[in-house]
Amino acid sequence: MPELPEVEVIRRGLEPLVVNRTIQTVLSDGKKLRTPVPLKEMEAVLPGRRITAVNRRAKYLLIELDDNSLLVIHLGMTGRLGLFLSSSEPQQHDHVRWRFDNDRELRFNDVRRFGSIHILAAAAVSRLEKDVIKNTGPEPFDQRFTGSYLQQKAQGRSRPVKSFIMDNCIVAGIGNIYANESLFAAALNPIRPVNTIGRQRWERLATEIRRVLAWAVECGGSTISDFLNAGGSPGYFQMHFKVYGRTGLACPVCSGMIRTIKIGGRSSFYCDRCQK
DNA sequence: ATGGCCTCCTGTATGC
DNA sequence: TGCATACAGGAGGCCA
Repeated sequence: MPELPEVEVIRRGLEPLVVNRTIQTVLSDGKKLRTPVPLKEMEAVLPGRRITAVNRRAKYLLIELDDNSLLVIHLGMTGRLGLFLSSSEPQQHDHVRWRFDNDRELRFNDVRRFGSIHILAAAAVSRLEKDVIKNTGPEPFDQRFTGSYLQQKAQGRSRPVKSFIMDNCIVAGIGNIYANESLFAAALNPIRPVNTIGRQRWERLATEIRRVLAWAVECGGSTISDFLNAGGSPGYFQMHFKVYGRTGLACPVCSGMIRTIKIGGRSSFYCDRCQK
């Protein structure tokens, strides 16, 4: 589900709800996520700890505690986080709950269980980028993310530009929706081999990626079937999709027909008149 | 080393 | 109606 904009929207919503709350207990339904839930480790680290900040790196949420330990949450395809009264009935697929000192609890709900949860004790936080978020490229809003950076990373490679920008080693946080929308905005055909793209085009792509992502955050993310922010509200960026999911419909620029192909097993939508 | 394919899991839509 | 198949926001592992 969530790509960078959705994770950022959740981060912003969660922050005022959980900062300065103290975690009392951790509960799990015992189901494993993408990786086993580190319940024992969380029980050793979290009780009595106060949350000091909620940050984001790539599509990971970083919940920081007052002893510098770190709770890391990835939402996979269908993960959701929300704050509920502790006395309310957990819902189906509520896999992990963190109970706070104010009769509320944060719940991680994930139908497909492609999400993951990691805990780093204070002494192990330096291992975040090594053990949890491995090989991850710059954030799209980082100064290092430029056209010349992309061009340099593309040197000697022939893969399609769409799989290139969805590769988190190259740039963090871009998934299938925003890859499609950014490539449309930059007028680049998703199958175009990266070694055929010139400097100007890379600059334009970097600019459009930032513009599309920032706009999506402003819209509260994209809700296709089940994305909700931390307060339970949907996003509205899907109203602004120009190509994603619009197979057979008219291109909003030239009125040509939007086509679909599979690239790396993922549906890819584009206008072959506008995108070269 | 690079890039493509498969897999994890559940739910929903579509077609016969 | 029932059943089979395809597909869905991610990403790591495996193979050629």
